[in-house]
Amino acid sequence: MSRNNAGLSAGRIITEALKIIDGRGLSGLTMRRLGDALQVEAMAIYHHFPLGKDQLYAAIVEHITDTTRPVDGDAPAAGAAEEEAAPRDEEPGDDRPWQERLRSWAEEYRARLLRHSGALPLIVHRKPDSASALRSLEAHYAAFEEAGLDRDAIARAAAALDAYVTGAVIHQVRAEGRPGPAPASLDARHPHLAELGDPAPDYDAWFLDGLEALLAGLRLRFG
Amino acid sequence: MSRNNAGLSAGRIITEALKIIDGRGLSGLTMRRLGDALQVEAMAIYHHFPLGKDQLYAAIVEHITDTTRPVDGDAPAAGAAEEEAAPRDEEPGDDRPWQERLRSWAEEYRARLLRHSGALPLIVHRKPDSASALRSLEAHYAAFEEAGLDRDAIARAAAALDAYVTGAVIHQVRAEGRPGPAPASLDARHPHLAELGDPAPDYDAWFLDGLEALLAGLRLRFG
DNA sequence: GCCATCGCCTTTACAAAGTAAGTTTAAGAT
DNA sequence: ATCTTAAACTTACTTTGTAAAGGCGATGGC
Repeated sequence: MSRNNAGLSAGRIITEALKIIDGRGLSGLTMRRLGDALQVEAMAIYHHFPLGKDQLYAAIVEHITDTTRPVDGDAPAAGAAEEEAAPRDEEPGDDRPWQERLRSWAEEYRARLLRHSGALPLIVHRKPDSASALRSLEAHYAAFEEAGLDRDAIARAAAALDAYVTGAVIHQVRAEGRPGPAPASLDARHPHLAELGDPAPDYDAWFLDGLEALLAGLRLRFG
Repeated sequence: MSRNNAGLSAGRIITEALKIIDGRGLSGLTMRRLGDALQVEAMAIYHHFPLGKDQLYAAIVEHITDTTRPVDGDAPAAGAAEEEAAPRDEEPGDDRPWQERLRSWAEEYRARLLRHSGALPLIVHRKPDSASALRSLEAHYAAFEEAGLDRDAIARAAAALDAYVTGAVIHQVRAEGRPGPAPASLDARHPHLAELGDPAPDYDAWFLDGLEALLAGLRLRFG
């Protein structure tokens, strides 16, 4: 096993790639570095992702956004069969009320994006047409139908929900990002900003608050 | 003028860079190509952006997100003094009702992001701490204060609004993005999706609907 | 008028990145 | 034993960002 057959697999590659992205940023993910982390020559990766780095990117996005799979800090407790884990979260026949289902999805999806915020730029231009993405969307449609929305409203509501969650993550990531080259000062021209100050915003609470407001607004407007 | 002094400027560079991004995608923007478009050697750009490509990226983001400046399809009608244009949009003392001001901002901001959607990945990790960004935020705070929200609610509401607008753009861009490697089919496991079909969603209308719902929800929850 | 200086652009050069092409090795199948 | 094939290695080429230094024209002081 010293030379070839180093036990590489798509899963291991994706996991290691995410570690690199989390630690050194998206631009820190290079094929050679990824190879080093996997104790393998860079070109070996192309055997598992023949279409190149873009295919790897796509797989990373799918890995992050697939709320069906368990989160990745979850090395199964050694020896367990890995492929058929316990029935995932709210999947089989989730009979909780629709609001709770949507809230639950929103929180998990947000957590996943935040956990790997370095990979967010990859998500922007990728079509969510994987099986898991469609399954999520279907679940949202079902929830909003149960809420009493009609055909047209369902699609709008689901779009608004997805927009809010993704946007909230980006809002937070931007706010926590590194300062620009010329950060403007809070002079007298920004009375409200200066007044409120910045007592370390509680983004978790903000997110939930905004989510409730959105759901309430959607029901009120479309219900 | 053949050799040096080719009439380069930060503004021209940014404009041309955006054209390239719009036409060939973010990865299509290379220093050499940008130089070619500007009829200049690539290294000349570094005279105006000494910190390199990242500084150019920051300038592009600022250019796109600064709702103070006019949009860029706006070559002034030849000969006009360019630096002090007509007082911009809702700036001086906008006395319209707060909802209208926020709606107006949301529509313009969204239009700007959509116009240069290729640059969206650049926005994700940049802190909105420029003068124009703070001015926008200040305006939103003032609007929500006028709406009767208290201190804490104002910040939450402004964050939710920004999240929704950014997220809605990304939602649309993702949906219109190129298909993934293995687009899942809409089989019987997605009854709602199959039923509704895809009659070319009217994202403009969806956006406004969701925006109204969010504003209503915010007022209802925080007012 | 002359020369120094400075702003703006070019030239040259290099290291790092993605990846195409071909080769090697180990393990099964016939 | 020989053939096949999957998996990883080796080599090499192209493109990219950018460091370093040089050239050229305008400008201001004498």
